Amino acid sequence: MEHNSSNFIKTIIKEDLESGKRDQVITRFPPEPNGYLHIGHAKSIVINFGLADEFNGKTNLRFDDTNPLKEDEEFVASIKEDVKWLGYEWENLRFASDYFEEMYDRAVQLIKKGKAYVDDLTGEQIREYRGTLTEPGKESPFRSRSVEENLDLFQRMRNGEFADGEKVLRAKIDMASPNINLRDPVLYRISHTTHHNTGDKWCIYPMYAFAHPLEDAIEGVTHSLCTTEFEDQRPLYNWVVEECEMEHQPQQIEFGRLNITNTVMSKRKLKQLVDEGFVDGWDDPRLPTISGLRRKGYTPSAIREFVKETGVSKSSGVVDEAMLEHFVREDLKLTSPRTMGILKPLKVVITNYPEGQVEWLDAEINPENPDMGTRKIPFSREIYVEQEDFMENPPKKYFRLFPGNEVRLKHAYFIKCEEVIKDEHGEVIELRCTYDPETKSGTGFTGRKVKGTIHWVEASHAVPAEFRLYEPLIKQEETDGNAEELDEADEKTFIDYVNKNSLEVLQGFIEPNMEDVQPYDKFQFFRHGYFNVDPKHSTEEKPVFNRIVSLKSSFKLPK
RNA sequence: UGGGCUAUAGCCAAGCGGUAAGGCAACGGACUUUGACUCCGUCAUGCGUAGGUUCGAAUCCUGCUAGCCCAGCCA
Repeated sequence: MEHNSSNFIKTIIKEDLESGKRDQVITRFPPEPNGYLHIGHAKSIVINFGLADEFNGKTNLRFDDTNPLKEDEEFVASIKEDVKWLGYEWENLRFASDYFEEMYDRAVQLIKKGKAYVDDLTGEQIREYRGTLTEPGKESPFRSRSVEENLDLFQRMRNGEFADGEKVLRAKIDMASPNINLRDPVLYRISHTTHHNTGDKWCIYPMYAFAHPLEDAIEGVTHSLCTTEFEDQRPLYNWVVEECEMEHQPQQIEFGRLNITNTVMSKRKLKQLVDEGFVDGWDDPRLPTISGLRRKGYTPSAIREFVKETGVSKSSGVVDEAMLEHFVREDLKLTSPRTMGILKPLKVVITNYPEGQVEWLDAEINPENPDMGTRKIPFSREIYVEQEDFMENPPKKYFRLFPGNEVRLKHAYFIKCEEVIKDEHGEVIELRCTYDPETKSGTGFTGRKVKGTIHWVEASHAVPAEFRLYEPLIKQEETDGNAEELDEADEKTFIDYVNKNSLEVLQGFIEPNMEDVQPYDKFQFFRHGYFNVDPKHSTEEKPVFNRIVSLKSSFKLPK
C-alpha cells in the first residue's frame, strides 16, 4: 500500500546515509516492562522496526528495566508477545540491566572527571534547590566534595551502606540552566529492591536519563527515536554520551505521540479503568491496548497500516477513530467469510411454505473473493429475521419489511409481510409472511424487483450465539475532546466520562455451519459488520462474537 | 511569566523559493441479492496572524497569537 511519501525522520536518515555520517541504521524499541503495550507503543514499534527495515538496518528489543519497583517479568513476556504478534522480529533482545556494570564504571569515570558527585540532600531538599520554571536553582552544599570522597561514597552506595533515599549520585552540570533537566540531574538512586533480572546484586539503580543514552551508545543505535516529551532531555542525552566518552554517538530524534478519539492512552488511566472494574482486564476489547485490540478482532496488518497512514510528525493531534476502523474493514473485506447472524431475533412464519420441509441453499462465502467457495444453508417455514428489519409504520424510503411489503431474503426467496402478531403488551412477536417460489435465488428471476434484501437464519437449525457490541469507553464529544488531558486536578476526571453503556450483550442465532468456530476466527455477519470469536468467553456450547467494527451505512432512520 | 516544541481542510499529513500530494470523514451520483463493497465526482485562490524580502513565499526574515511538553530519587 502507498503511504505518506516521506516524513522528517526518514529524511534525516536518508541524509545521514548519503553524507556518510552513518553507514547503517540501528534502532531500538525500548519499553519499560511495567505494563501492557497499547497502540501508542505500536506507533513506536512500527516506526523503529519499519524505518530500520526500509534501510536494511536492524532493530533491538530492549527492556528499559532500571526501576525494579515497578517492573515485572510478566510484562516482558506480554510485550514480547505483542511485538511478535504485530509482525516484527528483533535483532537482539536486550535489557538495560545487562549493562549495569558498565554503567557503574561510566559513573565512576564521571566522578573522576569531576562531572558527578554524591549528594546527601533529601528528596525534598533536592526539589527545593532545583528552583522553578522561572527561577534558577542553587547548588547543593555537597556539590564541591572531592573526587576521592565521591568515589568512596559512591562505592559505599553500591555496597549497601546507605538506606534508600539517603544519597544520590548527581551530574554536575548547571543549577542555573533554563533547561531544568540540566540542573544537576540525579544519575543513581539507592533502592534495596530485588530486580527481576539481577536479583539482589544491585541496590543502586541508574536513572533513565543516564541509562538510556548509554544503552543506545553501547548497542550502536544510530537513530534513537522517542516521543516529543523527551525533547528537553536531548541536551542531557548528548551530555551523557559525550562526558562518558562513548565511542558511538547515537542521535535522539523525537516524534509526536499518537492520540485517538474516543479513548485514553496513558498507562495510568488504562490501569485505573482495569483496577476499578470498568473493563474486564487489560485485554478488554474496549481498550486501545494491543491485547485489547487483538481480542476485539483487529489484525496486525490493520494496526500497521493505520499507523503508517497517520504518519510521523512533531505536532500533537488526535486521529479519528474512524481511521483505525477503516483499516480493519479494508483488511477483513477480502479474507473474512460472510455469514448470517441474527442479533435481535424476530420470528417469521412463511405460511405458504410446506410444513416440515427443509431445503439447503447454496450461498457464496465471500462475493468479493469467489475462491473462498460456497456453503449450504437451510431454509424452511420458520425463520428468524432482525427486529430492526421490520417496522409497522415505516418512514419513507424504508426498504425492509412492513405490512404489505416484499423483500428479498438473501440467498433464498422474496417474502411478503401479510400479518403482524403481537403479544398482550402490543409488542410485535411474530410476522406471518408468504413467499414466492418463482423468486428463488440464483434462478435469474427478473419478474419484479424489490428494494430491500435482508438476512435471516432458519429457526430449527439455528445455533444460539452471543454477540457483544462495543461503543467508545470515553466519548470525545462529551469531554470537549480532552479526555486525555483530564486528571485529578480537574473538577471532573476522565472517569466521570466513562460510557456506562459501552458494552451491549445480545443473545441471538447463527447459521448451523458455524458450530465449531475457534477463538479469533473472524467473520462478516451480513449487513452487521466484522466479528471476532472471543477467546475468553466463548464456550463449546455457545460462541461469543465481538463486533470488531460495523459496516459503514448511509441509512438513517428519520428522527 | 524561564526553557523547549508545534501550527497546512472537520481529522491525520506531504510540501524544503516556481504557484497546495495522499488518506480518513463528509456530501452528490452510478452500480448493487449487504442502505456494504466498487466506481465517478465535490471538498484549502488557501497554509495560525500581521508585516517585510523577492519577478515569485506554505516555504526566507521580523513581530504577534494559540496549543503541547519540562520543576520524580518515574520512564
